[in-house]
Amino acid sequence: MPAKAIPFRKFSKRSQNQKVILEAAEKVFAEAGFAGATTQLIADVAGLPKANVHYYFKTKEEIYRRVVYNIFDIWMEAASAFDTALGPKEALSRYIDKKVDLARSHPYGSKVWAAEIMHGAPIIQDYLEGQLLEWSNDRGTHIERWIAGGEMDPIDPAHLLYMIWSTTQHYADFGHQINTLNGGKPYSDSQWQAVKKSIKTVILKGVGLSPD
Amino acid sequence: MPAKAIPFRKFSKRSQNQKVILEAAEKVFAEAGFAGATTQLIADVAGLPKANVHYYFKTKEEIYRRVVYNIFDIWMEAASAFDTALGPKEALSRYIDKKVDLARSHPYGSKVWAAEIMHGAPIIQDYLEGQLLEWSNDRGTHIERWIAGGEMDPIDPAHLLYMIWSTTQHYADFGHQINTLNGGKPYSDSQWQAVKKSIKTVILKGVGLSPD
DNA sequence: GTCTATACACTGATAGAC
DNA sequence: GTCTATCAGTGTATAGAC
Repeated sequence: MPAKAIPFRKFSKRSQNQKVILEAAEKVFAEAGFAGATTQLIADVAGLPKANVHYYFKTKEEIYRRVVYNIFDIWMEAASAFDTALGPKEALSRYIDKKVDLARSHPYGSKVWAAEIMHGAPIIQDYLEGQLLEWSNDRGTHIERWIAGGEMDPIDPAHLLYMIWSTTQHYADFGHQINTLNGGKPYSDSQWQAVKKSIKTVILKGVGLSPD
Repeated sequence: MPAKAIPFRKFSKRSQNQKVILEAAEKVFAEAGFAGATTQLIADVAGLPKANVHYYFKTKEEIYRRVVYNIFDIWMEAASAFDTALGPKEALSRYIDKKVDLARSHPYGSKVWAAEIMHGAPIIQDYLEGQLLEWSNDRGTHIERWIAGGEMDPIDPAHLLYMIWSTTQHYADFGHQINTLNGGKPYSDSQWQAVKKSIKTVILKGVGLSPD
């Protein structure tokens, strides 16, 4: 019998502090970039002394790595909303809705992802060549099947996917520009609804699927 | 009569070196971000000693400022390709073509712009609230007129513009991801043509304009 | 586990010889 | 106008008291 009970609570002090640090880091990396993000600022936003950040994570790169992986996981989970069994209209529709929801709920993660890709994917390259490529090929095959079956207009599946990714993520990555052109105010609930509707209307009709 | 002729050649040594530095800086800022871009690296890419970079530009921020302004000018010039006198189909068509051309010819500038916006537009905020807002409102008014005249489907003009900006710029900003999914190879001429065609087909048809 | 103090490396910018 | 040497400031990471 061990002299001391092993802590196995779901919310141990350790995991709780790590979570706080990772959330702070996501925000700081998004707003300042990897090089511009100082561990001091991450610590300040997390409400901890700088040394504690280094106690939970060996290096700044390790924090960054975790943040990027987290976002990739969330996105791949959303990608499963692209359920080909539902047919083109419903599958694309739900996927777009899900992507807009994520742009709204995870704007920092979206920006970190965008910066990671823009800098040549130094951390996430393996995943691009693995999981993402596999997923894209799979969905592409289904789209081509729908096209061959006359269910939708012919289009290169890759460009359709890029169109969905770009239009939805734009509302996160360029949120500052959008807010500025919106009179300096962030989007309201109804405006976010309008985003979904606009994107779905144009893309679905654009590939020959009646939107409603 | 002056004792010394004032150099007025179009390609003075000064302006030539400045141009080399700005081009190097655009690339370095795009790939490493503002904080990650070192003056040493900019100098190396430009093929000059670091001290010379500081001779031509007082600070790193001044170089960055110039790079961002340059890109903004290029984009606003492209924005004039959105010629409302041509009617909706031709105006949107030419604007999309122009934006894709720029994504291909200025991938670094596009990335610097994206990062600038993602970080809250610390340098370019005034231009967003000025020229860009004015241009967007002007084009938005024309789009609404076309909609009222039954020339195209109803859509919030802002979302249509964001759709064009996002889909086209995506091929620059996320070029690395796109190349990875393209077997690691950059797009060929014909693939870039296909990009234009795909975007125009979906968006034009999506707003009720027959593409060809 | 927490936090202060500090070591060590790097970067922006400049001085000053040529 | 060019370039070497250098300084001042900042940032990551750690040592060590509590």
